[in-house]
Amino acid sequence: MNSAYDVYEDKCPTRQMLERLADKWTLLILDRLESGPIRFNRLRRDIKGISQKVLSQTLKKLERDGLISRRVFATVPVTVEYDLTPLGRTLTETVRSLAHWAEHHMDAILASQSAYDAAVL
Amino acid sequence: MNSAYDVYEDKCPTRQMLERLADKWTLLILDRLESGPIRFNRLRRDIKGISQKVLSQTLKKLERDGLISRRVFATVPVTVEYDLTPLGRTLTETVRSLAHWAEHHMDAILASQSAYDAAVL
DNA sequence: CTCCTTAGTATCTATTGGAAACCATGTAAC
DNA sequence: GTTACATGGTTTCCAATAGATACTAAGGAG
Repeated sequence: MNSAYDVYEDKCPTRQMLERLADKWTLLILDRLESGPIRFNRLRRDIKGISQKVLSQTLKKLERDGLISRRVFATVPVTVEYDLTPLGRTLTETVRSLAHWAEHHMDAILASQSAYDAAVL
Repeated sequence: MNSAYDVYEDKCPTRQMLERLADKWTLLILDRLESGPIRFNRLRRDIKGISQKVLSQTLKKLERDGLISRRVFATVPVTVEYDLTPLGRTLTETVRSLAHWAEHHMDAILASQSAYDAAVL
């Protein structure tokens, strides 16, 4: 294994990559892509609250990093399909558990927040 | 399981929580805490590039969410120790794999980026 | 002719992230 | 005694980013 890479180092390229992954939209997109190829607007509707600009930017970066693929179909109107690459698939388990961890522990988190806020008063 | 929570929903509290987790500093902090309690400045030195302000803010939020604990020792100068809570420990496996995924796939990512950039020209 | 769809881009503003300076306290060195 | 450094922060400021909104082009439906 290449020990030249270390996420704790400031200028290591892995830092940039971690920054890309450590993004709520990136995680939701990768999680949503797990079940197969999806079109742009379908993604936009499924991931409630994401803007077109941010979705477009995020997809472009993920494509550049080789995590997702982009296929254009000459339909009318044009259709664009996004899918996970094999490299992207190596992340699905991790992404899934991170993206859904909150759903399973939200009650405990909310309780902790209430207790913390009460103590601060 | 509480099906009222859904990270794909815009106003679901899990979204806020995902946003907290999906942060490079949060991930690095949680990963660093895995091996036991650590003081503030030790964290700051280990996680290269983090500012005091951001470290302080992030730790405070994680404490409020119940993922880490904060203990103050009346030494001179004062010592503050941060540690994972049992709730925080439920995340360690996931955090570790996400934080270190880049280290194991960086070569493939860099190759993909080069190919992408060459194609755009 | 108008509205809807597709997948984006362009523009503008509000929020945030990060760099640096500052704070109080006490100990050790000069 | 006073300068320097350690602790764990907070405050201030500016640049970069995130998000909301409007716009593009090309065609189908009503």
